[in-house]
Amino acid sequence: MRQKITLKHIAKELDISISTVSKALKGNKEISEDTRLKVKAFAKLYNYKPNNIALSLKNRKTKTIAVIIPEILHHFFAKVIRGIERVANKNGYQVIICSSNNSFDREVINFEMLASGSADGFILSIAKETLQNQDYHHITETISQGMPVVLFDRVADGIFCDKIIVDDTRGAQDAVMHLLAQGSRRIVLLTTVDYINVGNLRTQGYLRALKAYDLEIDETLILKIEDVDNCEGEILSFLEEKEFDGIFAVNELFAVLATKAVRLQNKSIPDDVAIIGFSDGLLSKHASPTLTTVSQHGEQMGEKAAELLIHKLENQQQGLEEYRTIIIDTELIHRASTRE
Amino acid sequence: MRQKITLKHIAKELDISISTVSKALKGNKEISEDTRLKVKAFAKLYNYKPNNIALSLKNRKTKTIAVIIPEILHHFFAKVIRGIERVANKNGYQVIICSSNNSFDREVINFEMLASGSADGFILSIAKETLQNQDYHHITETISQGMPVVLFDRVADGIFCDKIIVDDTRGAQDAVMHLLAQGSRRIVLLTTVDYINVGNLRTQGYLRALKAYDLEIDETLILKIEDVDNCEGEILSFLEEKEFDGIFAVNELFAVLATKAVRLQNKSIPDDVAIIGFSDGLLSKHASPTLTTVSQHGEQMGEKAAELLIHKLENQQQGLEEYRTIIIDTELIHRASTRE
DNA sequence: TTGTATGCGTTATCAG
DNA sequence: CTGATAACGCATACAA
Repeated sequence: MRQKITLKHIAKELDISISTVSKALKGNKEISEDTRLKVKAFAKLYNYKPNNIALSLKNRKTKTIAVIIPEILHHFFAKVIRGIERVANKNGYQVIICSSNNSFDREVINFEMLASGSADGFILSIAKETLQNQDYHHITETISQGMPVVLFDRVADGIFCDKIIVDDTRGAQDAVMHLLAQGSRRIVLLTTVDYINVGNLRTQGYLRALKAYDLEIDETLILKIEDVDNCEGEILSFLEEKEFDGIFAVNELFAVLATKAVRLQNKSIPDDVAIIGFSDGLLSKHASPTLTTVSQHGEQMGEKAAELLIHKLENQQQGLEEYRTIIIDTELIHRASTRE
Repeated sequence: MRQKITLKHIAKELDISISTVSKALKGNKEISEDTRLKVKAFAKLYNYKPNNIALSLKNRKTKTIAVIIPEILHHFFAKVIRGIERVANKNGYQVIICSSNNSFDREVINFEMLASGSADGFILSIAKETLQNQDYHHITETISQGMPVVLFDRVADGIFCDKIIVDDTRGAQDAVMHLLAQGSRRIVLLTTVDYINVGNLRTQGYLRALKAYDLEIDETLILKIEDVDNCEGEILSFLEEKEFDGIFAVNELFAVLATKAVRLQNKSIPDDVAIIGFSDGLLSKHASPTLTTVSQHGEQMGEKAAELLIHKLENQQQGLEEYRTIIIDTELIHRASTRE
């Protein structure tokens, strides 16, 4: 088990100075061809790799982007990460991912850990608990220390930085409009509790669509779900007692569970009940019937986020603080759970 | 935008030496109560956080574990990561995740990047392309430099290190045995090409189960799929021309697609055809019908992997190189796609 | 052409 | 009780 080799080792072995080794390795022409080749050969032989930590300390930059997401186990976030990675790698940046598991504490810990030297900037989607607490000190402080942050999807108004968001309201509205256009009139809304802003925004979209059709809001058709991980029974019994001919769900899981419930009632999809979910993931694609859904273009979001961040990173000298909010359009993916 | 604050700043501002500040902050009793409080107050006021990069350089350890997985967009890997995170965080380690996207080059880049100072050890599942190339130099070299590596799930024999594997063969065998026990005799195998070792091992399990029942292997019932991302049509047409009463698929996706194909043929599941997949993810759980499947206990794998790695990390002095391979049992989760 | 000195931020050791 | 110095690994301005 030979130790990790450093410039110092090479220098000692070759009996030259550390700086000569350093220069030789970088192909600096100051150094004689002879020495240069000798050093390079030796370095290759012993598989020398510069120590990133030392480099980061020296350069005061790490060439890494930290991504913090609420949960890895999520198709949408995975897609965003792909987009981020693509752009980051193309620009010579490394991407490291941490998950907050929707916990405020973990988010703070991860954030502060990475903020204190390990990364040059952040791409972040805020944890559920943080959104509830409305405590963003870790983020705002980091920003005020000059570290660029890009927020995506789960953002907060109180934080001043670049943001990439989905037009959730519009996406939801389009979806519900589609349900209405294809004939549904009593449309169930399966949504989350209000403090989840994406759930909230999608709920707004639902309301707007009904308004556009001059329909009255029937509150009894709206179910606000608290415990996402354990809601199958809740959805089932909710749907049992209602009269409806359409369902709009603010995420995939709700949509799939609703589909099951409807089938248990021996109603046909899409003829008796049309269903649209939000988020174009595996579930929607492979459910039976396949689900019409609102796609969020996750990769594109990731790409944009990375572009924005890298731009900030590489143009940091001028202190003009200007923040952009980019809205990514959604797209309705038509599948078998709706007519037309 | 106030700059990131360092010991030096504090020292200058308070007109004391850097080392005094450092000691005061660490609560060293050498320092007078007076100075200590003053320094701490100042540090808190300016939100001082020690620079991790500098600490890492000094301590020659980062307290971070690097996890490299072939793809994030994968329920099983996400579960493993959860397990890793739980154990790591409990032991004061940070987890950073990188994906190789199943590309050899990206795996090498990520690996070398993280190996050169950014992490203390690795937990890794080998990329598909790397498995094909059978080029593990990046891994073996790192190991030989004294950095602990734990391989999980997609491992390779040529690498000497700790390994956590699923008993894929056994899991597959149990699954197929169950199909046989509940009456299936002509069982289709949907598997991957051979160089994917998990696919291969699961195929072995299939063969063993048939052998245990003294059945002849019908090669025409075996489909080896190359392009996982684009196999719906392939599965569909393959199943069209066959006679079968059971399907074993080496992953969730194949299982779900098979389910669709079977339903298109108007055969009933599980009465005409029973189906079992591998990997207990969202798809199996929410498919219609819900799929019986082989669960791999991903979180447990992650936990074990992290435990092993941290153990190595914290007992590195003794150079006794002893490597363990831990086999995690699978479990058959019974759902609606099989009888009984 | 090569080497020396300095600094990145921190801590440990030792001297005052 | 406080501070100077060295060291972690590297790069670079400056000297020789």
